[in-house]
Amino acid sequence: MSHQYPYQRPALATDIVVFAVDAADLKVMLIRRGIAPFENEWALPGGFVRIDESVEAAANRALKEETGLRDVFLEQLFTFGDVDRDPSTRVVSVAYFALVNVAGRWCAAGTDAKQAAWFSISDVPQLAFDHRIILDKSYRRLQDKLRYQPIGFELLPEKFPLRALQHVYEVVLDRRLDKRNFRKKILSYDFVVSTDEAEQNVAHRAAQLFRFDKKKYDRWTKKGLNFEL
Amino acid sequence: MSHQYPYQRPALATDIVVFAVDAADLKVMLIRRGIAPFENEWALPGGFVRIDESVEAAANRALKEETGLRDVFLEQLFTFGDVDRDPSTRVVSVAYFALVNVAGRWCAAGTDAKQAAWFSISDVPQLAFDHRIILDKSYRRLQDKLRYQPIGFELLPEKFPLRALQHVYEVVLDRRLDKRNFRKKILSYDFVVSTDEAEQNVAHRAAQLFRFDKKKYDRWTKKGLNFEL
DNA sequence: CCAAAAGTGTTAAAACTACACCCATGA
DNA sequence: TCATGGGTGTAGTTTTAACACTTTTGG
Repeated sequence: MSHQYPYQRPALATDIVVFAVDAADLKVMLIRRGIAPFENEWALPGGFVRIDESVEAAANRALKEETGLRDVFLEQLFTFGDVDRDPSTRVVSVAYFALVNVAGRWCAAGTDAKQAAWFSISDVPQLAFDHRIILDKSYRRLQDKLRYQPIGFELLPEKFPLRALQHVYEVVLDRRLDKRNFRKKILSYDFVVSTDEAEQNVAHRAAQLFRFDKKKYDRWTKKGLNFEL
Repeated sequence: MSHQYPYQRPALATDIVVFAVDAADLKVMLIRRGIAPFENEWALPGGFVRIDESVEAAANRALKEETGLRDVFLEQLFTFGDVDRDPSTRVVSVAYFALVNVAGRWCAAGTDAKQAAWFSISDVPQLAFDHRIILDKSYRRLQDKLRYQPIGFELLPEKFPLRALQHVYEVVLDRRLDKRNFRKKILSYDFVVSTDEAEQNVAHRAAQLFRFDKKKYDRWTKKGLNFEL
């Protein structure tokens, strides 16, 4: 890496795959592009990286500007660096995926996005650029990661019944899980702690609410232990 | 992502962490920098991304120019995008890790590298930029990945005795493994196939040579099965 | 009292761990 | 014949997978 840089530089952007789970299934947020190229087509939220901000900061900023979301779980996915990704100019894009709990949040349209909306993962329209590839890779990563890292909690409110957590696993992994085995496994981890609260306003027996204790989890991983399933 | 791009662009580079295993332990390749900043200090091989090449192509080119290595296993690790990584200018770097089988290969110095050399992972000198952080992350990733993807083979010649594979696992994971359990596990995967060849010129009973069958592995993963340990 | 989901144990099969000896080969 | 690593099996333990009923609550 020289401090001289005689070559023309690629543009650098971010794209963010925002996931959420609702009562039905796994959702992704898309925006309808307000400008060319691909004007009026659906795309992932994202934007260019400025010279004075980190790439991650750029992703957070784009997310806020285009969807109104902030302070969400954001993790780097992959950098897409092919030459012809963008028909108008050379753009390298650092993709992130975000996990939000959809209950209580919503999204607003912003600067160069006319519209933002949630789509079922199984019902995504045609996307601009190589965003379909980014989405697919992101989804696979989410599935893999869910199985060995405690990230399912990021798709839920702070306090949740175990059923909701199981629902997250079921819709992300796209298969049914056994209730008893699931509870046994999750409760064997002492970083999933029960609160003394219960669900409210349900038309059946109210479930106990649980919470993910990040501090306990961190201590636990330091012992070399691994979260799984 | 707009086709207009009124902002100043960060420079885009790649850095590559090249791993190899020899009889003793896990090695990383470093180059001594020929130019400022950090002239004469040790650093990861790498270089800038040109406007007309993909990021991955840039990594391969840098690798060849600086170390003489080509056609090696190369996988994207992470993109380092902090503002102050490089004291002289804003540089975002896409890091890769490479796995090579050191037997039979060597490396040459190149354009802006005065010198390239292997270092034991436990004996790495001070590094330029944030390369120590890149190296650490890369090493952790290698350890994780080795446990659930068949990449150990990339550190060996095409045909190898099982002992050599076990050695790869032991030096990368930094712990001893039981020989019988290891063989049992590995041979339970039908994509590790025995050739009818044996070691030559050894001062003891010659071991049978095995080979990783990528096609069989691909078929096998399509059934949803997972390689582990 | 009905509907809906909460909560709870056991058993069989599979996977994992720990462990030690004889064999083949070349020097 | 000796030194070196190749190659092999078993038993105890742990983990996983499959499976169904009773309890609580609100409507």
